[in-house]
Amino acid sequence: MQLELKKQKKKAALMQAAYELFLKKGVPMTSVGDITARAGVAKGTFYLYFRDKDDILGAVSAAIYRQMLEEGYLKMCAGRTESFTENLIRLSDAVLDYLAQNRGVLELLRRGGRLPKLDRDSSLWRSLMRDLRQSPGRELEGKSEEEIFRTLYCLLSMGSSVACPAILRGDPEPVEQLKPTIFAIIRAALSPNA
Amino acid sequence: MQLELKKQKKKAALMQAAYELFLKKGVPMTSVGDITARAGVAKGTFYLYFRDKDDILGAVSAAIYRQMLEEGYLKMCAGRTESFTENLIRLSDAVLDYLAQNRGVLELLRRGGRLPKLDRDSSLWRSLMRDLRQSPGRELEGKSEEEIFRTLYCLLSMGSSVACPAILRGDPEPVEQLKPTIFAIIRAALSPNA
Amino acid sequence: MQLELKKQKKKAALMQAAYELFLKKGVPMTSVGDITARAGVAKGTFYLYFRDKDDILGAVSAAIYRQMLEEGYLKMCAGRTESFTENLIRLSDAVLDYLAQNRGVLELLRRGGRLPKLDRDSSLWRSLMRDLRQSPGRELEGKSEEEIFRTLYCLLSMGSSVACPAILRGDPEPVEQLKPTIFAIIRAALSPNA
Amino acid sequence: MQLELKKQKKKAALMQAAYELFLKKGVPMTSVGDITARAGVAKGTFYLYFRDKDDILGAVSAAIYRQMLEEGYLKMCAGRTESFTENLIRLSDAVLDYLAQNRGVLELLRRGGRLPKLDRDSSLWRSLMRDLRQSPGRELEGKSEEEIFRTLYCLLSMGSSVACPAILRGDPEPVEQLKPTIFAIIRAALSPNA
DNA sequence: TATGAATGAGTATTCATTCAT
DNA sequence: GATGAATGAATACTCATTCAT
Repeated sequence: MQLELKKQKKKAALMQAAYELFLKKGVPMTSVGDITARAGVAKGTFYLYFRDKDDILGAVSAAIYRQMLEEGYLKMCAGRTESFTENLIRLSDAVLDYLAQNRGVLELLRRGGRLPKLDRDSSLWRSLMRDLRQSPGRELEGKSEEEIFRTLYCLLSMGSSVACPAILRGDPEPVEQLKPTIFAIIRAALSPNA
Repeated sequence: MQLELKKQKKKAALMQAAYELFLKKGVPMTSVGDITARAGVAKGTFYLYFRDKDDILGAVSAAIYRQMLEEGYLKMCAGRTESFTENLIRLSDAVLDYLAQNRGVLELLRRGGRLPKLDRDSSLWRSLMRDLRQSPGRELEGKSEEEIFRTLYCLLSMGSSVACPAILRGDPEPVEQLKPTIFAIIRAALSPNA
Repeated sequence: MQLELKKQKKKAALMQAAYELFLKKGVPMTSVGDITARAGVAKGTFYLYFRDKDDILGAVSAAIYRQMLEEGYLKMCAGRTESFTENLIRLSDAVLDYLAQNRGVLELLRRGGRLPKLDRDSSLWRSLMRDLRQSPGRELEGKSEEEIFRTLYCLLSMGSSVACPAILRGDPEPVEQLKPTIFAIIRAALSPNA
Repeated sequence: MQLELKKQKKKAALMQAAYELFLKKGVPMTSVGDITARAGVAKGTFYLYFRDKDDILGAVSAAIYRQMLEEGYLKMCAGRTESFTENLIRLSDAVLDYLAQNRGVLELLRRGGRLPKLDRDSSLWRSLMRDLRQSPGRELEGKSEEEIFRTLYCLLSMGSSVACPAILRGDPEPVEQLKPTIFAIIRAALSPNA
C-alpha cells in the first residue's frame, strides 16, 4: 500500500540521516532537529517513528553491526579455507580491520551499547553452523548446539571488547599487536583438546 | 600539611558524592550541582579539582574497577589452589559475581568506557605474574612476558565484555549459563597445547 | 435518525472522556489526543464537534454545574421547609458539601471560569421563583423580579466564591467554619427589613 | 549588604516585567523568555528567583491585589462618612470600579486564582476593625472578632466573585446594574437586626 | 463523515562554566 | 582557595491543527 510504503521510506530516511550525522558530528553533537532537517521531515514526525534519540541510536547501531558482520562473513568467504577455525579467524580479522578503519562506527556502537555479537537468529550464525558441520577439523565435535553457540559468542565478543580500547586509544597496545594473541585463543578454544 | 590534607579531603568528598549519585540516579541524571551539593562545597570549587563531569566520571570509574579487581584477587586467594588456571577462573568468577550483584557499578563502568581490564602497572598484574611463575601447571611456559600479558588481558577482557549484555539484559543468556563456556575458553587458552 | 444519533453519541463520548480526564489528570495535562484516544475516535473527529480544547472545557463545565445545582435543588426538596430562606440555605449547604467532597470538580469549574451561578433560563431559577411566591415568609416582597434575580444571583455567587479558596486551600478557614456566616448573610439579605 | 540588595532588585525587576507583559499580552502569551528579556536578565536567572511561571504569576497576583485593596481603602477615606457600612460600600465601589476599568488586572487575578479577599494579616483588616469600633452605627456589635472577620471576608468575596463574570462578560448583567443589589446585601448583613 | 499522518511553531528548563567578591 | 550568583546556549518534546485520503 502506498501509505505503508511512505512510512517505511520516512523511517529509513530518518535512520540514514541519523547514521550520517552520528558519524560526522558524533552522537552527542547531533540533535533530533539535525536529524529531521537532514531527513527533510518535520521535527514532530521524528516522534512518530522513534521514542527518542536513544531509540534511533539503538536502531542505527543494530543495523550497522548486522551489516558489518555480514560483510565480514562475505570477506571471509572470499579467502575461505577448509578449516573452520582458520575461517573464523579470518572473519574476526576482517571485522577488526573494518572497525580499525572506521573508528566512528566503533564509537557509535559503543555509545549504542551494541558491541558486535553473535545473534541466534542471524543468518551469520546459521552459516557458521553449516560451515562448522562440514569442517574437516571437526572442531567442537560432540558439543551441543547450545555449547557451540556460547563458545562462538564468547570468542567474537572478546574480539570486539579488545578492539574497543585498543583501536580507540591504543590501550593496552595497538590492535595489530593483539591480533596474534586473539587468534591464538580462538585456536586453543576450538582445538579438539579443549 | 594541613592545606594539602584539606584539599585531598575535598577531592575525596567530591568523588564519594559523585560515586553515590552516579549509582543512585545514573550518570546523565547527575549534575555537577548535585555533586557539589552532596559534597558540601560550592559549585565553583568543583572546577578546582576536576576539569568537567567526564573527568570525575573517569576518576570514579578507575577507582571502582581497581578496587573491584583487588577484591576479586583477595577472594581468589581465599580459595586458592596450586593451579594458576583454576585460580584465574576463580578470579573471573568473583568479578562476574560482583558485577552481577552490582549492576549499577557495571553500568557506571560501561558509561565511563572503562570495562575492567588488566593494567600493566597494577599490583594485580604483578601478583598474577608471580603466581604464574610458581604454578606447577607451567601454563604459558616459554611465552614472553609480553605474550603472557596479552593473553591474560584478552581473557579478562572477554569476561567483562560478555558480562555487560549478559548481566544487564540477560543477552544472549544469563551470565551464569555463560560461565562454563568462559571458563572452558580460559582453560583452553592456558593449556600447554595452546 | 441514525446518523444524527451517531453524531450525538460521538459528541457525548468526547465530553465524557474529557470529563474523566480533566478530573483524573487535570485540565492542562489533558491533550486533545488523550481525549480522542479515550473516546475511541480519531483526532480529526474532535474538530468536527468542538472548536478547540477550551470549547469542550466550557461544555463540560456547563454540564457539570447544571447537574450539580439540579442535584442540590433535589436534596433541598428532600428536607424542605415552608421557609424559602431556610430552603435556600439548604441548597447552598448541599452545593458546598458537594464541592467540598469533589474538589476536582471545583478545580475544573474554576479553570473553566464557570463558577456555579444562577441562570435566568434555568429550571432552577424558575423553581426558586415559584417557591418564593408560595413562601409564607414573604421574603423580598415588593421587589421586582429583576431585583429578586440579582439578589439570589449574588448570594449564590458569594457561596461559590468563598468555597473556592476555602475548600481548595482552607483559606481563610475550612469551609465548614464559614458556613454559619454565609447563612447569616443570606438570612439578613432575605429578611423583610433588608 | 550590596549583594542582597542586588538580588532584591532583580526579583523586583522580574516581577515588574511579568506584570507589564501579563497585562499587555496576556498570561498564556507571555513566555519566561519574554519576562527575562524585558527585565534585562538571563533566562536562567529567572529560575534563581522563581520556581516557574506559575510561581511568578502567584507573586504578581498577590502584589496586585494587595495594592488594589489598599488604594481602594485610601479612596474610601477620601469620601469618608461616619457610617462604617457606607464606608465599606464605598470601598467596594472603588474596587469594582477599578476592576471594571482594568479588566486586564481582573483577568490576571482570575488566572492567578487570587480573587481579591480580606487578609487577616493585612493593614486593611486592621484599619477596618479600627473604623468599625469607632462607628456610631455599632454594626456587628456583640460579634466576636472572628465572626466580624468572616462577615467582611464573605461580603468582599461576593463583590469580587460577582465582578468577574459581570465585568468580563457582562454576565448576567453589567456590573453597574448589580451594584445596588450588592450594596443592599452589604447593608442588610451589617444591619443591627442581622 | 471520519481518519490519522504530518506538521512545526513554541517553550520551559537545565547545567556546565565563569568570575567578581 | 573558596564561593555562588549569573549566565545563556542548547535541546528535547508536545500538541493543536490541518488536509489528503
